[in-house]
Amino acid sequence: MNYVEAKKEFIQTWGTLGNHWGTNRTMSQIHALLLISPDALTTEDIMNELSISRGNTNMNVRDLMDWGLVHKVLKQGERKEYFQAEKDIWKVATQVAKERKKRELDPMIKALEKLSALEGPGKDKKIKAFKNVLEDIQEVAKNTDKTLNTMIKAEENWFWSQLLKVFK
Amino acid sequence: MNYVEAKKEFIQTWGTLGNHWGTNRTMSQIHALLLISPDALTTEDIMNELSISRGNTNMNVRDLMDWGLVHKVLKQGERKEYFQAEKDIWKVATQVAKERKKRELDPMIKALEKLSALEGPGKDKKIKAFKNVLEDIQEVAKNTDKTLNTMIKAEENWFWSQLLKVFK
DNA sequence: CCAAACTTTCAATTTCAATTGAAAAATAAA
DNA sequence: TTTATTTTTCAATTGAAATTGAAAGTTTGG
Repeated sequence: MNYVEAKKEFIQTWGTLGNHWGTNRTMSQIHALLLISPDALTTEDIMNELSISRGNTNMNVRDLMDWGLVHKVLKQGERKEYFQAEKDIWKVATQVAKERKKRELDPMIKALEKLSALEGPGKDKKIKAFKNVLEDIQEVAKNTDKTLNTMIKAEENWFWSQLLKVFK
Repeated sequence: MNYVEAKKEFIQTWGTLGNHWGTNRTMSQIHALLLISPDALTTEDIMNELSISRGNTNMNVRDLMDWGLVHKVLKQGERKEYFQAEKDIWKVATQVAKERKKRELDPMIKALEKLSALEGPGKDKKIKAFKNVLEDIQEVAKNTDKTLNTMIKAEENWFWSQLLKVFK
């Protein structure tokens, strides 16, 4: 397998996986493309490489920036915007964990709180079962939340400590 | 909010969340319904409660069984199949982690192995960048794999030790 | 073996999200 | 200010996945 084939396959694979992470296929394909590009790319480059429309490219690049996975790069004397992926994969993983927590876990915890607040003492079998499930889920959710927070904080500390080393 | 409303909302919420877990909306709604039902339900019960077709119910219940989240229950002298959700939420969480690992992480690791095996020594900037990314991702993926395995095993041990207690 | 009870399959349809592309808006140079 | 370049928006379209429902398949009691 040569570079061109491997690249194609990598983009394909990463795109499929993206579905599972909460990012859509195209978004992950753009991410993959930028990850393996040594240099920053323009919207046009991305359109051509992936054969997708300008609108699609624009929206998904913006989403990638919202996720903190891609950054805008401005070049001296050029008007076009260039895009560059965050290359530190640990940072990518942390970033994804952070965003997913924000988008999935946090809303779930809120929804559960709302639901469990609004039920009086249950005599009925059904109500008892319902309240039990709510409590149990809340327990798991809060534990997960704590664990993720710890991981994210650890990773952030590590990042800053690495950064400090550069200036020491 | 009364029981009926809370139930509706819980099913709704769980369904929305399901999208993020790799299970589809209906599948998670059925799961939610079974989670809060003190007793096992039939296909008909599920159809009526959620206003969905027989075919849809059947397929999604089967998927839930594939995920290990729901079990078939046979009742004395009854011909119908009843369905019951796994109620231990920690077990549910473990099960989901296990399945997602199988469906997402494992294929990714395989794909990466295939890709990184098939590249000779790279002189080109592009090829170097590509190989770097592959290596880094593999590192993260393998770490994640190890962590998940540890968690799953820990949970399984805990489960069996709990079970043993019952018979002691 | 037959018929009733129940489950599974699958082609056709519906639904919803992703995508397009052209027009509008923004930005910067002349 | 005008013009040229680039980005953003969004109504219309496309495409993929979910859903239906009726027909086919399976199982069990008589």
